[in-house]
Amino acid sequence: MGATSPSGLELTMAVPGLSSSSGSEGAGCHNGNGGCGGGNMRDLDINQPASGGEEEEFPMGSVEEDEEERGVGGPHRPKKLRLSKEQSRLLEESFRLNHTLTPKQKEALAIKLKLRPRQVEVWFQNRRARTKLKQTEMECEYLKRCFGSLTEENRRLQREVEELRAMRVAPPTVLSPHTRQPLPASALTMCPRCERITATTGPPTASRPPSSAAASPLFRPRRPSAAF
DNA sequence: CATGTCAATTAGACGG
DNA sequence: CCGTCTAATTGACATG
Repeated sequence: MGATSPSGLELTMAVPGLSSSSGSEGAGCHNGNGGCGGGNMRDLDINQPASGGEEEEFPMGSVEEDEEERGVGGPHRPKKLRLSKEQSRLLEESFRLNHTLTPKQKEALAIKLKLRPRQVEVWFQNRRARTKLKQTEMECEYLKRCFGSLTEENRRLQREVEELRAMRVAPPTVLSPHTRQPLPASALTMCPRCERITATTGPPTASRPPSSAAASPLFRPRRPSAAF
């Protein structure tokens, strides 16, 4: 897939009313949490920013308390890293500026946050995924609304079609002003302006194309419908 | 081939 | 206990 920098990957579907606020909210906003991936986890002491140092206050006791020690037998899992509010804030901030990082930026950010570059990388990766998911959801909502209004319009047009069909099936009897006899339907036409049935003047043309319907203001130039 | 990104998935932390 | 959030892993693919 688009492995290349998705700098332009952001779905840019102009969803009216929906500003693709990249994240801003949710996401890591309120500190992250995180975890050691699957149980496999090769001894990567997460939490340990390269130099075993301690650092930010980790809200939860998740502070890297040397997992090693308690490794006593049990299937103990390494504690899951939980980013501090400050770490999350800085990550969000740089994400706003750029959704991808150059190796240099990654390194610098990692140092600044006292995290491993890999962790910064993973954070951005997950953040991009969250953003994309959110946009997809918004897009989905938008399309649902579109579907709804189109369905509504379709219903309306179907009704119009029915009405017009009814008019053609049983045209009103119009008497000839001269003979006082009912005129044949083929001699009638619909005035596109006032939408009234009027008698055609002149020689009755045998085959009259149903152009009158197409000319009716009721018909929007949507697409040529096969029917009528 | 090394590197980077992404999609899919796993699993810990946490709140209700 | 279950659902949600999200850190982290894995595998596939793209690119230079």
